[in-house]
Amino acid sequence: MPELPEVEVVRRGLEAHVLDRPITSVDVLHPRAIRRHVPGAADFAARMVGTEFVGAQRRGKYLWLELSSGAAVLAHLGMSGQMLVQPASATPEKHLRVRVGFLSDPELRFVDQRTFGGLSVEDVVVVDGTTLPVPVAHIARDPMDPKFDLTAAVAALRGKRSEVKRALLDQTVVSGIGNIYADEALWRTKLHGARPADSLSPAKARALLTAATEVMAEALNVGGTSFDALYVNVNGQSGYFDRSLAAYGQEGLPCPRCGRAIQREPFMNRSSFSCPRCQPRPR
DNA sequence: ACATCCACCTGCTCGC
DNA sequence: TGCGAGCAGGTGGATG
Repeated sequence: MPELPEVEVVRRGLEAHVLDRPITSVDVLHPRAIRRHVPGAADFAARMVGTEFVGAQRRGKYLWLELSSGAAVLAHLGMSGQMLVQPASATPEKHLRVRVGFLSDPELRFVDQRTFGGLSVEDVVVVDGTTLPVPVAHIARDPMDPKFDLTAAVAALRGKRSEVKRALLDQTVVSGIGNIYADEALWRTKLHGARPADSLSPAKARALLTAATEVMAEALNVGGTSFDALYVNVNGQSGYFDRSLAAYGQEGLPCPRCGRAIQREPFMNRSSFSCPRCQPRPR
């Protein structure tokens, strides 16, 4: 469930369903799912059983559950991770990796087809007045953060020598933006992703980050973007923002602004989608 | 210090 | 029907 809106949908679901409930069991069904928890599965379980989750937090695409012990269970969903709230009796999913049982139903399940995601128990550290799990300390604030500083983010973006799309995807510049919302923000701002980040005027950079913020907020309002059953909330339901995408995945379809066919271009072993008329490639 | 590349996985779709 | 190639929402560690 990659980008910020989809992760926030999951965070809200966890907040509603798994807080303040005594944890009675933790089962790790695939060691790769906790590979970032260096002390291993037994320690991972021991640090959770007998405690409770007392808060659900997020920065960018990172999600964590605060433990009553003061530590945090950090989750990154990678490309295909899901956090599901299910009755313990429900049929195990094909890619079920970790289950967390409470004193009563329902239980929490981490499901991940591609295993790029994972869970770990982390110590926390205070950075700029915000308590974060250690691996999140280097990630920039995201645009939904009340302390997000747009002017500082504009400066960080314009300080990059790389192409602007790379800079948008750099989680140390601004967090939460992935391939879908980067393409949508560039389309809204009429910018080609290959433009050097340091060639943007402060106003254009500001417009780009504002567009990214707006498109992610709109997506969050409809439950996020989902093309298939891989991207779902804790109850297994998909969001609807795929219907509102202007550029991402729209190759060959008319640009909603000018009618020219949206093009797909290779980008870092993935794809970028843009309008060749509204977003001319820099020479 | 920075910027760039690619490995890490499974499954689905497409063309031959 | 099979089979390989290409593709998918991300990241960090190894390179330059």
